[in-house]
Amino acid sequence: MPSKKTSNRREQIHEAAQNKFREKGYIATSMRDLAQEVGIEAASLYNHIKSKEEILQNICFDIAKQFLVVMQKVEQNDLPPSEKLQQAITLHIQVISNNLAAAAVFVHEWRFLSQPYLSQFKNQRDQYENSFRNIIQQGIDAGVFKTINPKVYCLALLSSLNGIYEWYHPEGELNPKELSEHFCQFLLKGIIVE
Amino acid sequence: MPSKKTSNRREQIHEAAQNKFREKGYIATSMRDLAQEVGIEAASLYNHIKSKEEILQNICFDIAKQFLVVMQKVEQNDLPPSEKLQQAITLHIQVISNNLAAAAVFVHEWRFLSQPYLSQFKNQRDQYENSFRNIIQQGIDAGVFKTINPKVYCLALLSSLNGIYEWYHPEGELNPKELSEHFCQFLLKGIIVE
DNA sequence: CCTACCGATCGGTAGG
DNA sequence: CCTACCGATCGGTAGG
Repeated sequence: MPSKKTSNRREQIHEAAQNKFREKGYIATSMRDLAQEVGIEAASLYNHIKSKEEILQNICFDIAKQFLVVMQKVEQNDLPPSEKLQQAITLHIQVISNNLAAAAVFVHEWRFLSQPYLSQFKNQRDQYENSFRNIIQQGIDAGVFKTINPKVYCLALLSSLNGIYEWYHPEGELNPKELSEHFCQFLLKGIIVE
Repeated sequence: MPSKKTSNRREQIHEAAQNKFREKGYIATSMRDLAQEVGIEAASLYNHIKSKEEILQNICFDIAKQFLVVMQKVEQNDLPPSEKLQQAITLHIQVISNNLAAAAVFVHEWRFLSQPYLSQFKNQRDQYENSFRNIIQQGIDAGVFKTINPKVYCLALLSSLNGIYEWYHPEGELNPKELSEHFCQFLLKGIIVE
């Protein structure tokens, strides 16, 4: 399989990029950094990728896609709003836990995308955010959530979820499922009408 | 007052830096960017500052200081834990609201500090975080907070508070005080024992 | 996949 | 505060 080795190199480069972009940031990471990590010369990277930004695009849109896919599942299930929200929180944490480095890049480095990718990315992010907000609004309308400000709640919730990559170590004492339960306890129980 | 003009230039440079570092990030902002913003040549910046990093240091440690000062006030007041926490949240939001650009730099760009400033910064951050965690622990011990995981709660709370600079516009419909009340509603009421 | 190399840009200095 | 300039490093290309 002659394409297999090239394919592995591409993956190697992307994995190195995820880690380095997370550590040092996209701009501060040089192609020479990535080359060294992979064990080839910087010029040779260009046999596997088109440009530095292409790597960033792949990382950001891969994670964005994962979030949108799990949200679609949540929306399709015909559950009450509180369980929908719980599921959305749990799956969001799952995506982050499965892709800690990439999630860090997704949260931190997307702003270095050039157009039209930048706008595309923002659209996908807004779409995801809106899905969250709709669940909140449904809960408020149905009288099962307190009459909170859905926009502020949503942004606070997503900030706290997206901050997870900064301190969470899945190999530590809490697995992703347990972490989700903590977050639901803080952020969900408090808004449910008794 | 001959030093006044120099002093103003320094402030101008710092203000330009706060905005540019927030917009483009510390690494991607060049000294030529800052010079253009201030209306002088890049080389002339060095009559007012020692280095690019010195500017970053000033911004990061200024905000860190503000957080530590307000936390000291909270700790000195002899209030029950729930009111202490409410006050800490409110004052944290106040500091961010009063320094939106600098707060963004504080949250995002501190990692580009070199040693020994990096360690110093982390220490101050940990100290502040510990103060928050102590308030939570006091509340749990006193039986007024539910038996949550204080570490996870604290990190979730701080992430959501520090995320505020990303979307909050103080000139919008919510003033900082109202914003604080929303955050207390989501993040404080849910953990108080009824 | 490498060597050799490009133009552009960086933070910062010398000297006035 | 400016002009002139430095060495270092950047993303990327040519050619094999």
